[in-house]
Amino acid sequence: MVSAKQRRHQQVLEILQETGTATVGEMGTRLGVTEMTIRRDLELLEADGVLKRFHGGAKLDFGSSYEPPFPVREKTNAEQKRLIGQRVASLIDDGDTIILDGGSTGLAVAEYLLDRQLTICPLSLRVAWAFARSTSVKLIIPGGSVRPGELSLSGADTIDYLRGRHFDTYVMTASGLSLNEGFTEWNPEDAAVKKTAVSVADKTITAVDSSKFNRVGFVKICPTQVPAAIVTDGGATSENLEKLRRQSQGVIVAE
Amino acid sequence: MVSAKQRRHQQVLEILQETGTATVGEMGTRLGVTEMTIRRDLELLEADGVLKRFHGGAKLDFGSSYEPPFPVREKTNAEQKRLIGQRVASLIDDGDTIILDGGSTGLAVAEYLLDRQLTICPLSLRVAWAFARSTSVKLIIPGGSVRPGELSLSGADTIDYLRGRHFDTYVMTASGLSLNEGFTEWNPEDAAVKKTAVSVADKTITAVDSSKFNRVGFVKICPTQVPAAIVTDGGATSENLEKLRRQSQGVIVAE
DNA sequence: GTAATATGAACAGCATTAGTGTTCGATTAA
DNA sequence: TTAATCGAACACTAATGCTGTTCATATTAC
Repeated sequence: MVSAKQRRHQQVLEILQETGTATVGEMGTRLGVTEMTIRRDLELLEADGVLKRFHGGAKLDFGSSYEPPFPVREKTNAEQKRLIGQRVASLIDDGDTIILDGGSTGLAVAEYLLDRQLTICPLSLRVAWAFARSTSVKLIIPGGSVRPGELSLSGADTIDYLRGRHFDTYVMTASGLSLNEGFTEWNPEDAAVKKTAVSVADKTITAVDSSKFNRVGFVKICPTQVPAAIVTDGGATSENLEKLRRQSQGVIVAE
Repeated sequence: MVSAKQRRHQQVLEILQETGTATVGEMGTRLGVTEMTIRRDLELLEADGVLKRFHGGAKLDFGSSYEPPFPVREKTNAEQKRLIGQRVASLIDDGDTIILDGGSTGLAVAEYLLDRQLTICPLSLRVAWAFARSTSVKLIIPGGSVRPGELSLSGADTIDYLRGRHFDTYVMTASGLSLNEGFTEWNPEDAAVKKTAVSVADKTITAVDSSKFNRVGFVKICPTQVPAAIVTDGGATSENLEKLRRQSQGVIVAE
């Protein structure tokens, strides 16, 4: 069950996503609570690193990156990501050795792999932690630096680690999916790791929710033809899906 | 503040540590609560993997290892470990590069390093996760397998990772500290990593609460002379402390 | 510098949750 | 079978969490 507070927090983020900024009074009126309540919400959300307050209101905090911070992404399209995670998990065979990407979508996949018999190499500390309580998954961690906020593992150590091994499947996520540019990522370090992961895995399965469609990040990871399967949700236009099908090995809509 | 429930859980564990097993009625009487309350406690503690219930009572669950599982150790000597953690943190200079051991004592040290300006290489996923929310610590993870339950990082990958680097300080913990055998560890894999860590750090600081005194694990890590400092709590006998002082570089009693 | 506005600490009231005890039918061990 | 133990369900109480109000302080706009 979600508390009224959690729901309100999400609504605050939605309001901020409309226009980028909003005043305390405006949010209070729209959500039917006093300004003091909004201030307390903003205080918590700011501590989460999700937004920045200013005198009179708040604005979303993209920081130095080009996409919203993890807590925002996790709250966005949560249900679609859950469905995608479930579907991706169904494509994985017991006993396999898996590289699993970070990000909110990767975490959604992880939830459905907890009780499976697998060897998993997560590319994010957050995903690694999700498997900590699993007794059936054998967890191996690649060395590397942990990127603040995102908690992804990257750098030369991570790449070296992957290069020295071979995996059955790489479950990839991405910042953007465009018909022309393929899969792209904002963070260059993460992109370098992803490229390596593609090259050391037998097959790549890509999990992207529909909000990623027609978005292009800073660094290319791979073209749409590379993944053995692209799993997405029903939010994409049928035109986009049709075109994507023609230039990829297979598109699966999770629902 | 500790809730009455937490305190009672600890007392339940203490009772079990006396004799190994106890009946529900016995525990209820000694702690001044009804049997139903004890049953509910046991249910939770069993879910934590701390004990095993049987009809009429419960017994401590050491599983296949030679020391109690993490949740038990974390609840044992908690206050002493906190003090030790604080004291160890005071020995570390800003800007340093640190290897930080896992275990409940390592976690206690971590709590006091969260806001420091450091580069930290944790040897356990649990400790790594503790630093995830820190903005001031630069976190680097050694590759390796995660040992279930303990969540320590070990194996050839971890050792290779450490060998390729150099650190200012290694904050070491251990299963046992004996005057004759030095520092010892039950788990051979962890011990191998610890030995490597000692060799790649300028200096080693050892954090062991007094319950470790005169206990000998399966594998030797290093003699008492090696660490630049041994930090412990006031629970050790003055005789032990005196002897230890004579055969080590320095003993610090945290209080 | 002043007025208007925004902020947050402190308190109070309310709602919700957590913790414990009691009862009683179901389950287990001897 | 019998006696003991177990746990689901309910009730009561304490504790905690959440929201609104007030008011002194801080900030911004003029």
